[in-house]
Amino acid sequence: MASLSSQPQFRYTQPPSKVLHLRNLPWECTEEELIELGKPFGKVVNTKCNVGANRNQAFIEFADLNQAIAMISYYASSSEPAQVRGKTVYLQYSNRQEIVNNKTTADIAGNVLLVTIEGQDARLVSIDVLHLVFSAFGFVHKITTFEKTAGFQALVQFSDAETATSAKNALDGRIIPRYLLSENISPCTLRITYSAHTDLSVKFQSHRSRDYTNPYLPVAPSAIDGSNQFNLGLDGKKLEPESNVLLASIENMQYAVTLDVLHMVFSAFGPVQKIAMFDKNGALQALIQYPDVQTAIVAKEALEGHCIYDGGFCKLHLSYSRHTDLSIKVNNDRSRDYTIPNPAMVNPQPSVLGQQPVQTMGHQYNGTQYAPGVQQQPTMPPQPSAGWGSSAVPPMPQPMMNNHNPYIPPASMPQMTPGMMQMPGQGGIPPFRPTYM
DNA sequence: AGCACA
Repeated sequence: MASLSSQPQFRYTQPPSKVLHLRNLPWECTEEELIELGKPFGKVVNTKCNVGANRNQAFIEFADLNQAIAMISYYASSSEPAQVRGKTVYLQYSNRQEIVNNKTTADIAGNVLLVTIEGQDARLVSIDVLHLVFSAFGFVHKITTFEKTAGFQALVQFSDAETATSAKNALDGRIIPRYLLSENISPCTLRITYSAHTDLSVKFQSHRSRDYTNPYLPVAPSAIDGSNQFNLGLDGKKLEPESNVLLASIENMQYAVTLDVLHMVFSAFGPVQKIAMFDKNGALQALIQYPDVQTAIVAKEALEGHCIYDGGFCKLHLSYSRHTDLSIKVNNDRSRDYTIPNPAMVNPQPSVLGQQPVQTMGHQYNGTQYAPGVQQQPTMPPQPSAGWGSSAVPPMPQPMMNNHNPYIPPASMPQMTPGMMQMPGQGGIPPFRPTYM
């Protein structure tokens, strides 16, 4: 007869085992949470979580069989189900007698992440896009990309395991934000584990590898001649040589764009050293100087085509300037050197020097997006919104895990990092209104 | 909501 016992995976009773199988766990359940759950019943000697296709299953191994029996028995008769983060979890004896090989290299936290980019067009994802995505969590030292049987992969090197972990926790299983990819590219999912590497060897800057700690590393010949892929963007457009100075031109300038506004907007990505504004053919342009090329790249990629004000006003167009160091003769309403101490200056910047882009998002312009018609002060332009606003942090009474990551992984899906999901208006309060006009 | 070395 086709009894239940012919389908062992659906049996209601498993023979007892020191190992318990848990299911219906929250997506990012931690080993600590599993230990907490099992602790009242005995000594948890091993755990394995995030297993199974949906990463919502786990195992707990007790030191003693009786402890496992105690836990199963307790919840079998309890009116309160076992819970993790308020979510009911279902448990039963595992059909294995022990958890095997719990810790592989992929589980041991390190400063280098192994990133697999999944998707039809995975290999069209440029190293610059990856750099942008991972820079939200801290300074990215190096990136290498390569093709393996697993698909298109990258190694991303951070300063330390903590930073790498925050990036991994936030990005694993998520897609690369759509607005970072050109429209014809299908969604790309990131799968992230730890790599055993601690320091990547990058010999050349190329379309396959970058060392951001050494921008003067020679550019690979293969990247210069012939294919010229080094200078090709995702959409195949040719890019100007990168520079630490950005040239911004402002289109549809319904509102006065002041030096302070520009400073605020561009400071979201790192310390702004100097700004010079001028008119060119009746349109406003500005040169914005960062201490390094990397910060300028991040700012350019994030801000290009976006509007300072809601409603498509003051749309930014950015290119790399030929300048590397602006000569500011005088500090006035059109030009300023922020590297010169000035007690009268508002909005001082923490001197993180591009180390932690997210850390510089501390501007509290995260409140209302002022529509052009509803200005509070008739004479004032609407409040511009700082690039990657701190408003992205979900309003959950949750302690910061560490001091340098404003990102708190949301209990439930959609957002990625501060700003990242914010910018294209995918919920929350977008710091920058993407209008793509 | 259903058993893991990739």
